[in-house]
Amino acid sequence: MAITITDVARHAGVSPSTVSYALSGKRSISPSTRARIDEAILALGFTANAGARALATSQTMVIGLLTQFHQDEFAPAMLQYVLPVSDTAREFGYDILLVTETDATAALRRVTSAGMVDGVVLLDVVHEDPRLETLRAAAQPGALVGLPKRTEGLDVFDLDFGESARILVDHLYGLGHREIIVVSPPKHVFDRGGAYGWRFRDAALERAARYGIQIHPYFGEAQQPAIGQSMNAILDARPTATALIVHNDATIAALPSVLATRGTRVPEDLSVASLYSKDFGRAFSLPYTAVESSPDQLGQNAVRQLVRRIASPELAGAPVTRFIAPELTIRGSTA
Amino acid sequence: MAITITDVARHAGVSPSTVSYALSGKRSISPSTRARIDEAILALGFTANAGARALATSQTMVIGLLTQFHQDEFAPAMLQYVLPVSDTAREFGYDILLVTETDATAALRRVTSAGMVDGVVLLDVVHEDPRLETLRAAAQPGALVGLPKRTEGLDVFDLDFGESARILVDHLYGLGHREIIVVSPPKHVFDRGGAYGWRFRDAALERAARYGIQIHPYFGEAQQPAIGQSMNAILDARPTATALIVHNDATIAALPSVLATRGTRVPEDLSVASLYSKDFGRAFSLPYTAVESSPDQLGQNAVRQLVRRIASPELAGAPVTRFIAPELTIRGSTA
DNA sequence: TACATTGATCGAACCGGTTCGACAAAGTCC
DNA sequence: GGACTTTGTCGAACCGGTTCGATCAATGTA
Repeated sequence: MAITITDVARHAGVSPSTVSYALSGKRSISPSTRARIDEAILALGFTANAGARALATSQTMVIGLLTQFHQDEFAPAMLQYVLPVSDTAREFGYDILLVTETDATAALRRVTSAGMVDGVVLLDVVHEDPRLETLRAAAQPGALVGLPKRTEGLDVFDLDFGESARILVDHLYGLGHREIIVVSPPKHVFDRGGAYGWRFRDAALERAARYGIQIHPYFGEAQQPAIGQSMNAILDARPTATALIVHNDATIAALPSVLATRGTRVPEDLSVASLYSKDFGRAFSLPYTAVESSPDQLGQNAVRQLVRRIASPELAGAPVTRFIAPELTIRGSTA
Repeated sequence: MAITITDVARHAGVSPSTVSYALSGKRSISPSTRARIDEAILALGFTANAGARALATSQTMVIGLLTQFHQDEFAPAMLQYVLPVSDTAREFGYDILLVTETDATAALRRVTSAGMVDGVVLLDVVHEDPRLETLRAAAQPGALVGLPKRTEGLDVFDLDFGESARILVDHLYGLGHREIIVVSPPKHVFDRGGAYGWRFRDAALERAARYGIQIHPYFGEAQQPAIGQSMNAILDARPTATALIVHNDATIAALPSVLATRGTRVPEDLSVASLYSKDFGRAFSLPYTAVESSPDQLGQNAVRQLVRRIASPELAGAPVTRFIAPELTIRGSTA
């Protein structure tokens, strides 16, 4: 039914292998033959069958993207990671197989062992991620977004959360703040092993201790109305705190209305600094000074390295763990 | 390198075809042989190669999901459509190839003509969608989410936006409102051919005319701070309006803080009704009475029908255009 | 002029499954 | 007990590409 390379060969009066070589350029083809083949391809509307090509070359030109959508998580934040991965992959000629199954380990095994993908990108990697064992056993390489406990043999990309926290504390300390509230991701994120939570918090605490200033750490909530209640309780309990650092997507998104309702003015009554991406800030119109979380850079770097490793498993060198350098964007919410 | 069906056959002392039949169950296999094959599969850790199977059966067990991420659009709203499609597809044994390319028509042609997918789901279909021509020419079936001008030969799923608007107008009319502001999607959505925009607005206007009440239609904005400015201007210009209908994701998400800043109380000063999904409302903590936009149902129905059509192109019957019945959820923002 | 080299093309094997037809052994029927 | 069906298995062809080795003509070299 569909046009095959044999149809093209017949139409051009050559053998299928010649068409294949014309397509791949792996052997020289005379100009006249090439012209006839090109004409035939155009006339018949030929596109090489992906399955057949995958079988012959053991290359699918597909990258698996493994995401975990915890129902309790703030969904809008996820897309910022998915799109850059997809776009970067396409730049290199790869398509994206989106895997959202709850049983991520089984899904990973399925797509790798069936040879559906040439490599995988794991999003939202946690401290002791059960997927990593499966990934290490797979024939295909993988790239992680998120720092796990054991990185042996894996390419890892993440934001430098410790440095992010230090930058924010330094910034506020420099402005004269001596009592700061830090709102972390929800407790269940810590429990699940979302290491970015404690990497950020612990770095903030350590830095504050060095300066001899006070930090009050709290877990944030994941959803309204709990966010508003919790924030109100925290702010009421710490009336002398002059600054607030929020490391929590859902909370920062809700903060404008929470503070407006309280009548708290920023930065007059309270300095606010946070950690989120440009796009996230734009979508939620966030006016806060914040460290850029660079999901696009993370996705892009992960795919780049993955593609390199797919192309030449040996030449790509030793596995890397690379941290994105955090950058502070001043938006006037601190004083 | 990977385990093949021949390895399994050798290990079990049978021929490859017997293993294949044991796997598919298409011919009867003696219990003892079946046991040896099962044991061999387990021992060797065999998984059938997807490319080879696709080649032999011309079935990839992959569904293409074509999304359009307009940079000016409210990204967080997109995921609510992607996830249900992915989850439903997996229920039927299909994986999802996520296609986000800007040139959607070319991408659609690419994945269909290379036989990478067994069918496609098109999200965010507009009035005169250039992808439809390509889809009609493709060998694989497709299902649309969003109503285009011409539905011939296509399975189409959408919310009944006209009915949604009527329900909201009826609701407010019943509560005694006689002057209502309607905020539509941004103008560029109309220009692009997002028919849901005018289907909703025109139905609202028509209904209001029937009741002899006043409706002031406005285009909404897509981003802050334009949203806030525009909403303030609109509310200032219509001080006698007692109710507001918002058909615009970005605007409704920003509305709580806009109204809080103005000091407008809901529903005392202004009744507010809208159109959004449960999940969206939860993510943004929206307290408004609204028609449920049911992205999960749309995605699920689209995949269901697509799978049916893939399984038996003839038996699936004539193409359908099905509208989800809108349902009003009272949340107390109207009085 | 004889011989090695290069360029262009073809045939055949192969990738790893599925499926059709054949066939022997076992079971059913009269 | 012979004819007929059913059951279980195998071999071979096929799906649609890629790639290796061989062939042959044209060109370069001694």
